[in-house]
Amino acid sequence: MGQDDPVATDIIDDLAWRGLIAQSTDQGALAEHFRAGERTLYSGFDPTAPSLHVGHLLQVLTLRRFQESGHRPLALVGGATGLIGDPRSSGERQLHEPDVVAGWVERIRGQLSQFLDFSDQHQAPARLVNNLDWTQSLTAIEFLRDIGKHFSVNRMLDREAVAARLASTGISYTEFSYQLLQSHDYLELFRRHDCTLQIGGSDQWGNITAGVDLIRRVTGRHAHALTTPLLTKSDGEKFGKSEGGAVWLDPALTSPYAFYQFWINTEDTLVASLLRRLTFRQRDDIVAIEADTIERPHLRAGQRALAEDITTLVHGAENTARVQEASAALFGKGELGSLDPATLGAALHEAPHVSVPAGELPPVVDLLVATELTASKSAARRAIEEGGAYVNNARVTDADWRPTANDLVHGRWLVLRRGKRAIAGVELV
RNA sequence: GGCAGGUUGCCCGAGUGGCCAAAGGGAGCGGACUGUAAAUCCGCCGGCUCAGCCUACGUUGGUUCGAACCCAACACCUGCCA
Repeated sequence: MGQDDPVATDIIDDLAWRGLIAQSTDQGALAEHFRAGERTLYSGFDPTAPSLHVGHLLQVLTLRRFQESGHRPLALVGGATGLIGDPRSSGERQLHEPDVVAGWVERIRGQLSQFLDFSDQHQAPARLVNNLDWTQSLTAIEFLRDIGKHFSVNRMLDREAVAARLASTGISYTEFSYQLLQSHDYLELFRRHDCTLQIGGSDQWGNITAGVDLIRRVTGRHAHALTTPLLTKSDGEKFGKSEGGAVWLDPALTSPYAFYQFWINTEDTLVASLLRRLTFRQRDDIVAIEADTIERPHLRAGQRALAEDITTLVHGAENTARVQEASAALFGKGELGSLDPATLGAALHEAPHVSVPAGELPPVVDLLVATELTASKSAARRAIEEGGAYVNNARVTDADWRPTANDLVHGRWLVLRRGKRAIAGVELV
């Protein structure tokens, strides 16, 4: 769909089918607006870390869906808002130094650009914008008179995160002001680029509609808002955390192998909704996979499709093929020794691995710590006592055990495993 | 500015002089089951040179043979009053 006859696809319909609409301003009017012609929309990404994570991915991919159906996406990097911080209910944020934030802005710009089409060849090329461009020259007096005057503190206090903070740790004026900055962004993009829709996670609803209100007060014109449901796990917990913390898009922070494994381990009940929300598969394809997952869950076709598609989007086809092969080798049923040395070596190089010098091998406990399979020696001992540590698929029973040259696979490898799915390699060099 | 209450491990939360590395719950981890899933049951859940030692209950100092627990000052939070 899409490419040949850009505006023919009903994007709002598609988003609804995919479960990507949590809230929106008048959905009928919104659908009509996007059916009537090429539109410009935006989503903002604040540089609060050196990389985007999987939660951000949903927004970028939604922008992409709009672009594929013929609309123009703006990806905003919050060079200004990132210096302030959107209030979160847990407590006041630690401010980051401006040069640190500036560095993150650059990295995030690079990440955003891989998901959208910026070429002039595209009939609706994407653009990257930075709110620092229109914020840094703004004086305090201008800001208070031109923007602040349109906001009612009474209404701002209703916002969930703000109310939570008032009821708990309090909130600084700095963070309280965040909503004004984001609203101002929408107004600026409305003026500069005729941007008439802002999208974001459902926690952004208040900020987005505040922008809609500001645009109406200042220009008398109507803009739209649309939020996507936040990704959550079946127990309502935050989605996108793995053992090590957040799942980042930057391969230096989360390796393609770990990234692929994260999706492969998706629980059954979530596969269908994630396939809809995060992949670009066609409806009948997704419906077929959903049916297959119910009939033959042990094959985990949904998880495989999900992991393959998303890893390809983020890390490219070549990396995906590599980590798929590695996963197949490491999680295969066969003997490790029967894998040929090249395959085993390649697989372990995708997984976390460490090198040890030839000679006497360190105790298992040290190897478990060195590969970060366990966080400390105590944890390593514990894992062994619990029967949860394996070397070359054989359970380790003695916490003081130390592998010898005889234990090496192909004379140079040890395959360490903690539990069912955490695998790491040790290479003798 | 005054008065009162609070600050405990990743989170919530009990503990008010020794039996406290600290109840209970959640999260997380492992085992069994299975499918690199969920649910369930069982176990673990600060660190180390691991029958012992070290670090830890907002910060600093003090009382005591001994303090998360008592005292003082400071910081921050909450509530009431002004």
